[in-house]
Amino acid sequence: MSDDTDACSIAASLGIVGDRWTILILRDAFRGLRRFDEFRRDLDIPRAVLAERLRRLVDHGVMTRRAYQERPVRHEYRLTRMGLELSPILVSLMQWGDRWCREDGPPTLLVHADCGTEIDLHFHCWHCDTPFSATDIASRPGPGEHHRPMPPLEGADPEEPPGDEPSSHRAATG
Amino acid sequence: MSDDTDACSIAASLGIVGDRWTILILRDAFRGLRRFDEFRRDLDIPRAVLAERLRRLVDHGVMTRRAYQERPVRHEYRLTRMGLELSPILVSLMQWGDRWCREDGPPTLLVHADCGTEIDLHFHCWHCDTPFSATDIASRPGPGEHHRPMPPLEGADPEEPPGDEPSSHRAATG
DNA sequence: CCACGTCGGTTCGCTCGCTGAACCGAGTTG
DNA sequence: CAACTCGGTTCAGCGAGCGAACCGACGTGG
Repeated sequence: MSDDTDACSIAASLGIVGDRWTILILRDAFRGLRRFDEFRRDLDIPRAVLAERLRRLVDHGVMTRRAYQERPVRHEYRLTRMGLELSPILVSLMQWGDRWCREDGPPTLLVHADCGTEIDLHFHCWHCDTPFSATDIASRPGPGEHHRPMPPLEGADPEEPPGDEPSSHRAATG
Repeated sequence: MSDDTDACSIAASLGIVGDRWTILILRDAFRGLRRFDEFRRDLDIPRAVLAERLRRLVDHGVMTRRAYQERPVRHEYRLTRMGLELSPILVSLMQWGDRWCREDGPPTLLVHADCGTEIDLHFHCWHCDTPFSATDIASRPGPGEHHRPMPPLEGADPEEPPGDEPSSHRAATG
């Protein structure tokens, strides 16, 4: 693969979590699963693959392996802070799937635990105090090296989504 | 694979974009690349794989293929609205990589085009008017079928990130 | 006219990773 | 001591990814 890990943090992230099984394991971890066999049964994943993926996640610091009992010693896997911070990725994957991969509406809603309000993960500029969309994103060099510019973006056909309106807010093209 | 596509929109999304090359192709599309050879050279991806991935993306409605010239007829690939709405996934992958996969700081910053303010993709409850994190997420059944509950989440070791503070949504560095 | 270059692919062996199934070791249960 | 649990490892087979070659439609230059 083009190892543009240096120039692109997306490529860097994919080096750790850029694989279907890994994402599903993490999803299950967010759902509270911790044990090898829980993951294995839920995902119906080959044992060897699960073992290898968990090892990778632990090696990278995304999960920890700790004994939850001695005699016989058995281990469980938990998300670290690094792992917990993957949540926006999983949430955005879920919301995109909700929106574009089904007609019958989301099977599960995510809400703010404190108040039960549905989670809304859209771009919002705290400076302009306004929502915006992908076409309103620009890029500029960061403190790290290896910047590659991103020209202004333009979509192709503005095909309508299957179901409802984009959202209550989200102005942009509308 | 456990085809829990019905129960889980994450699995459904992964069925379309759950593959390393596909994500990198989409990243390049967001950066403005459109032609077969642009993708191929930038990613150094095998031609056959690129052709197959683009075909899949077009089949699923994420990109369109349209001729940009006749004689000889040549095609370009563009993001549809469905594709453009993948941006939160890519942005969150990028921000996670910025934060956890490098010490030297992000190579590229994404900003709101209108005002240049850095993009901040964190959870924010518009009801409580407060930011929150993964551990403050709960779930409940949605309108679709097949709900699977998510118990309250608890991380393992609250290991510190390499760089700055976690919460208090990091404003633009400047 | 013919050789060469460009662009968007397809075809072809080879290899490498995923797969399901079997096996294993430490320990508990009956 | 046989059976079961849990967390793995090992192994043969197969399919997906790989680099390289080839292809077809067209423009270019000699």
